[in-house]
Formats: sequence, C-alpha cells, structure tokens
Amino acid sequence: MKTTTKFSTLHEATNQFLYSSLSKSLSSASTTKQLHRIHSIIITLGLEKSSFFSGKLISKYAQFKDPKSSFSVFHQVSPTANVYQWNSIIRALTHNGLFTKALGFYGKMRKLDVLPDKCTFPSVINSCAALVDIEMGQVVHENVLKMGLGSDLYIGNALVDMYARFGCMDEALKMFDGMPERDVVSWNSLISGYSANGYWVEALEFYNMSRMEGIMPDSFTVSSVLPACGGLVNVKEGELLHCLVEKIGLHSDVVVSNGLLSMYFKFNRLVEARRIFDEMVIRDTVSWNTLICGYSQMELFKESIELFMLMVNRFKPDLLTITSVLRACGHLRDLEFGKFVHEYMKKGGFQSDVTADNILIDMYAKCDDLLASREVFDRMMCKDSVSWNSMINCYIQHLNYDEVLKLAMIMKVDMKVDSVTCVMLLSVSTQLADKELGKEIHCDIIKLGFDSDVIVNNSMVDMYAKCGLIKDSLKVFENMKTHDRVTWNTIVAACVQSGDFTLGLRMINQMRTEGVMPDAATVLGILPMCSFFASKRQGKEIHGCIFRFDVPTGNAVIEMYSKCGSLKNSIQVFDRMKVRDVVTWTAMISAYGMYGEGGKALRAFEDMKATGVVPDHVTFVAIIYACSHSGLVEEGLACFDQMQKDYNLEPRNEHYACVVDLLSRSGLITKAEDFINSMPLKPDASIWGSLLSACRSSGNILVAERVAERILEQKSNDTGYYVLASNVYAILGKWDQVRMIRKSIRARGLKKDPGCSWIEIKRRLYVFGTGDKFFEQFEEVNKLLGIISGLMAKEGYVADLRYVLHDVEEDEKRDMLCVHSERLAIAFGLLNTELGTPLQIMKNLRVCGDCHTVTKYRSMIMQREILVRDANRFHLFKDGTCSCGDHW
DNA sequence: CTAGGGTTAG
Repeated sequence: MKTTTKFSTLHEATNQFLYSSLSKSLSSASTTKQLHRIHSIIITLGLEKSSFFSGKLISKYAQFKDPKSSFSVFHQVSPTANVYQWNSIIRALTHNGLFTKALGFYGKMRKLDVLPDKCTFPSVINSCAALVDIEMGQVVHENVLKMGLGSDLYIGNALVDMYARFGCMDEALKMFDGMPERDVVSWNSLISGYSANGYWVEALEFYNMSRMEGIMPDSFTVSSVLPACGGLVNVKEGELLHCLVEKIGLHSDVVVSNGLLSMYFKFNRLVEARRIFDEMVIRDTVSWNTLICGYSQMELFKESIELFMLMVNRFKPDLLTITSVLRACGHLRDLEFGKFVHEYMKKGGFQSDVTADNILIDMYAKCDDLLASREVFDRMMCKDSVSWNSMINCYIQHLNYDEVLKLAMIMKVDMKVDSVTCVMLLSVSTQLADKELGKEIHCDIIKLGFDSDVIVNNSMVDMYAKCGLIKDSLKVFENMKTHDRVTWNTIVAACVQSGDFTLGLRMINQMRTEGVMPDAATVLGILPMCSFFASKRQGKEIHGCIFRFDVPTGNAVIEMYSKCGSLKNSIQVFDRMKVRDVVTWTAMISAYGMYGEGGKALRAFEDMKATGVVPDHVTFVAIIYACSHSGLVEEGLACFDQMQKDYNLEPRNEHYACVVDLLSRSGLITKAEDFINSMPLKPDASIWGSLLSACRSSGNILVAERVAERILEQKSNDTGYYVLASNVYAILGKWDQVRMIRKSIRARGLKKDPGCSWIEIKRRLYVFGTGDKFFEQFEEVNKLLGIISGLMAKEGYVADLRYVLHDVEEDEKRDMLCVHSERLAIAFGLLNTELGTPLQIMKNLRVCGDCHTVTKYRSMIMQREILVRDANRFHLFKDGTCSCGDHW
C-alpha cells in the first residue's frame, strides 16, 4: 500500500514534470515546426482533450495565424467543451479577424448553457466593435451587467473601446466615468477613441487630464495623441510629445515613430520628418507609406515616386503605397509610370480594392486617358459614391457634360448622391451659367439634407453669383451657420463680380473681425477691390497674413500692389520670389507700364526671355501697353512684330488696340487710322475707342468725328465709348448730336458711370462725386480751391474749356471744371494731412486734360507728391511735372 | 482590453 502510494506520488511527480515542461515548450514555441512537434507529443500522451492543453493549443495556433488548426483542436472537445475552451476558441477567432464566427461561437456557447466568465467578454466585445454591430454590442453589454461583471477593469476597457469604435463618444465617456477602477489602457481607449473620430481637442484634453492624474503615458497613448497634434497643427504640444518620447525611450517603437513622422508632415516640416525616418532603426510598410504619402502631400511628386522605387527593392508595398504613388502619377500627368504601377498591381496579385480603383480612375483622367478611366470604372465589381464621383469628375474635367448628367441620373436612382456629387453638379451649372439647373440641384440638396454642409453652401453661393443672381447668393450666405475661409473668399468675389465693392469691403472687414485668416484666394479676390479703392493698407494687411507664399500668391500680390499705387512694393515682392513664371514677369511688366516706366518694362521683358520664360499673348499686351504709355513707338512696334515672327502668336483684338493706342497717343493719328484699316480682324469698339481718345487729347477733331461715327455703329454695351463719342460732338459744339447719344444710351437701358474720386485718410475712405456739395468740410475745401486758383493764375494757368462737355456759358464752364471730383479729393487731402505728406487719389474714369494740368500746378505750389490712379494708369505729380510725360 | 499610413469637391 505504501509502495503504491509512493509509486503514485512518483507517477504524479513525473506527470507534473512532463506537464510543466510541455507547457513551457508550448509557450515558447516560435516556429510552426516546433508547434507541430509539441502538438504530436501531446497527442501521443493523450493530453489533447485536457482542458489545459487544448486551450493552450487553440491560442497558440491563433498566434501563428492558423485558425483552422485552432478550430480542429476545438472540434474534438466541442461536445463537452468547458468555459476555458470556449474562451480560447472565441479569442482565437477574434485575433484572426474572424469576428462573425467569434460571435457565432459565443451564441452557440450560450445555447449550450455554458456560463461565460469574465474572460469570455473582452473578445466578444472586440468582435462587436470590429463589426460595428451596435445592436449586438448592446446585448453583450446587458449580458455583462446581468452577470455582475460591470465593474471588471478589462471588460470596462473593452466596452469603452467598443463605444469609441461605434463613434458614440458620449457612451464611451459614460462607460469610462462609471468605472470604479481605471488604468492606462482605460485612458488610452478613451483618448484613441476621440483621436480616431477626429475630436482632436478632446483627445488632447483627456491626455492632459491623464497626466494630471499621474498616469504614465505609454506607446499607445503617444500614438493616439500624435495625430491630434498633427490635425490641430499644434506644434508646441507636438514637440513636447516628441521630447517625452525621447525621454522615456519610446522612439524605438515603430508605431510611435510613424506617428511622429506623420505629425511632422502635417506641420509641413519636411526636414524634421526626414530625420525621423532616417533615424528609425526598424521601419515597416507604414513608415514607408507615411514618407511617400507625405512627400506627395507636399507636392513633391517626383521625389515620392523615387522613394517608391527605393522601397520596392526592400519592402513589398501594399495597396496604400500603390494608391499614394498613383496619386503622384496623376499630379505629374505621368501616364507611362501610372500604367507601370497599374501593371505592377495586376502582377503583384493585389486584391481589387475600391479605393485603389477610385484613384486609378482619377489618375487616368488627369493623364487625359478617359477611356482607361472608364474601363476601370466599368470593371469594378462594387462601386461606392467616390467611384461614381470620380468618374463624373473625369467627364467634368473633359467638358463632357452630357455624360455627367447621364451618370448623375443613375446615381440619383441608386441613391448614391452625396455632398461631393452635389458640389460637382453645382460646378457644372456654374460653368454652364445654367440657373435652372442650379436651382434644381439646390432643391435636391434640401431634399437630401446636405444644406448644412459648408462646402455645399459655398458652392451654392458661388453658383448663384456666377449665374448673375447675387440676391440668391447673399441669401444662401446669410442662412449659413458657419462661414469658413472659402465662404468669405466666395462671397467677396461674388460682391466684386456684381460690382458692389462697398459690400465686398464690408465682407472683408467682417471676415477679419471673425478672425478668419486670409489665403492666396483672398488676395486674388480682394485685388479688384483694393485697386478700386486703391486701399494699399487693406492689401498690406492681407499680405502680412499670408504664410504660405507660392507663385500664384506672389503674382497676385505684385498685381495688387501695382494697382494700389506702390510700384516699390511690387518690385520688393518680385525680387523676393525665387520661382517666377510667365504671370510673374507679365505682372511686373504691366506694373512698370502703369507707372510710365517703359524702359524698365522693356528691360524686364529682356530679362524674362534671358531666363528662359516664354512670353504669351498677355505678356505682349503688357509690353506694348508699357511702350505706349511711355511714348516708345519704335520699341512697341518691334514687340508687335516679334510676337508674330519669333513666338508665332496670332495677334488678337487687344493687341491691335494696344498698337492703335501706341501710335495715336504719340500723335500719329493718320498712321493709327491706316493701321486699323489694314488689320485682318474686324476692329471692335475698344480699338476705335483708343483712337478716339487720342484724337481728343491731340485735338484732331476731323478724324475724331469720323471715328465717333464708327464707334456708334458698334452698338457696344460699354457706356464709355458712347461718352467718348458724345464728348467729341461736345467739343465740336454739335449739341444736338450730344443729346441724341445721351438719349440712345438711356434707350438701351445703359447708364453713364458717374465720375468719382476717393482718398484714404487715417483708415477711412472719403468718396467725392463731381460737383459734390454735401461732405464734411465743404466750406474749407471750397475756400482752399479758391486760394489755389489764385496762385495758379499767377503762375500762368488758363483753364482749358474744351474739357467741359455741357452746353453752357463760359463762366459756368470754368466752374464745372473746378468741381471735377479729383480736385475735391486732392483739396480735401491737402487739408487733412501734414505738410509735405504725399497724397494718393483714385478715380474711376480717366483724368481730364485740364485736371492733369491743374494737378501739375498744385504739386508745385503746395510742394506735394500727388499720385493719381485713373481708370488706366498712374500719374505721379511732382514739382509741376507728371511721370506720364503727358502720354495718357 | 488600447495605437500609426490612402480616394472624389468648393
């Protein structure tokens, strides 16, 4: 009996030894081969069905991504499986992404009346979360509560995570708040939930809260907070986190480093990002993808493709890499490489992926291979809204609107229309200026409930404005709950387009008070307003707010300054630009032109050609115009010649107009008329207009009358030409003709632009109309005008009454000249500024000859620099002369 | 039980 006991003890001891060594080798098995060997030993010993080993085997196979083997082990014990075995198989399935199966097993287990324990739930909850099965999730949550496991830490963490993945952050927070015990995982689950759902502010807030509670962040915490810093462009917090990573030694964690990499790209800090990547000891596919994608986002497409080639040799790219590089191909319009990548996808056995196919559609469209786009689209097994939208976008880009509307119809029937579709369709109606289509889409938008989407609303504001329905545009604008930068840019452009500059200026001011930062588009939008009001201050303030300074922005700023009366600032911006395109050079040439610096314009033109930038037809308008305003006839004609001979550009009406201007301004009226008669195009009103205004200034009345007749034949809608013609008849004293023209203007429903001038003093704009009597300091201004008149007479000034265009007595004519709006504005400026301060006046029409003379006198008598910008150009009056050299 | 990288539009 004693020996038996001894034997039995020995047997047990042996067993125990066997058990523990088997268990140890099972746990430490690191290859499939080892695992299979240990498995067969377990079978030989008949231990396969033991609760302990079967469970371990199931888990171990799951670790080796072999759920089939896990399943076969479980299958042998399933009729009598206990809770431990059930837990193992559920966990194994969950870890291998077989969530539906895992939930199925949970159901079976409950049916068999096997009571789950606290180890069952985390996996089950995970599966619900992964499947976004909200209903099941709630059932499981109830089960947890019924079993009294509501305060379990692990289950609580899993539930917080589950609600976060459902996007229900309120529920997640409620769960978190109700937990009696919390650890770093609980905080991580909450923080990553906020971060993943784009609630970056909250993610940062809870992160800081966790730090206050003394929780030590780990790699999970950091990689959840980094995207929040990136998203908010919160550089300070991001750098703090980077320091923390270095301090607690998390930088060896790939996920953390990838997070840092991605964040620095979002900060646009390429050097820092590159350093992170280069210093990484271990890199994975995500690291490469983040790098390639980051270069792409910074528009360094060539480099992004080069990195892809570098990666291919070391790492197998995945679908995300492919999509990044395809995007780069699209931007570079590199069809050849695009096709290469497409082939690589086919050969590499990549499963068809909706996103990848969508980008292929877009890439081919950008490379102008519409058929290839359509082929990808037609072959797609399942298309999402993005696929449809991308295809529609292809047709929009290729102006095939019929096909766009066809696809849109199908989308409507299939209920696939989303906000992006609406925006694109709105852009179609904008491009076609089709109000009816626009209104129809507006109705659909309301029906579909997209009328609270900012981008959709912005598009509607734009659409109505461009269709000429400014009132509807403003209505949409006013009904919007939030206005972003684009909203403001759009509404400002809308105001400008409808001619309401005052409202436009008010909008800009409101935008600034609401703290919205301007961008390149803002500069482009306010350009016409700044030049209308010549508000250099407004322009400068906007300029100061620009932080991303690319070529188009620089071009816009050059143009803005030149139109606002600061050639100096234009030159400064031009000099600072490292990259200059045709537009940059052209802007600079026309700036010189406006200030009568023909010589400098010509030099810039030569410099431009020397740096290899090819002039286009706009450049030639600018350079001929510049010559014309400086009296450089020979040079201007040479440019006109060059344009056809050297650059093979067919002159358009505006070029002919420039040449006519060039000749006639220099008094070569007959030559100009001959030139018009010999041109191959039918001369339009602008060409006759150029000649006519020159006739007027040079006093060639005979030709003027002939030309006036030709202008009236054009039946233009621009009142300016009628006014010009009428002025000729006024000079000739043919008042009947004058009245006839005025009548016909009214009959055509046109209105003459009333002349006005304005000046900005101490951040306020003062506007003066011709003969205005109701403005501040009217008395003082009138008195000053009288005094200056007296002084001018002493210097030898005689009024040139030819510039009065009304049938009145001589004395009255003199008075009428005296109240031309620019004279009032100048006098007002003299009164309200310190002695010697330069004045800057703007005028909507061209300066009349008499005012030009008067201003020269004034600049001398009052010792002031006076800059006048009229409808055409700038005149800088100084010491009795004008920068235009009387070419205007 | 918790983390990182991708597509269309104004």
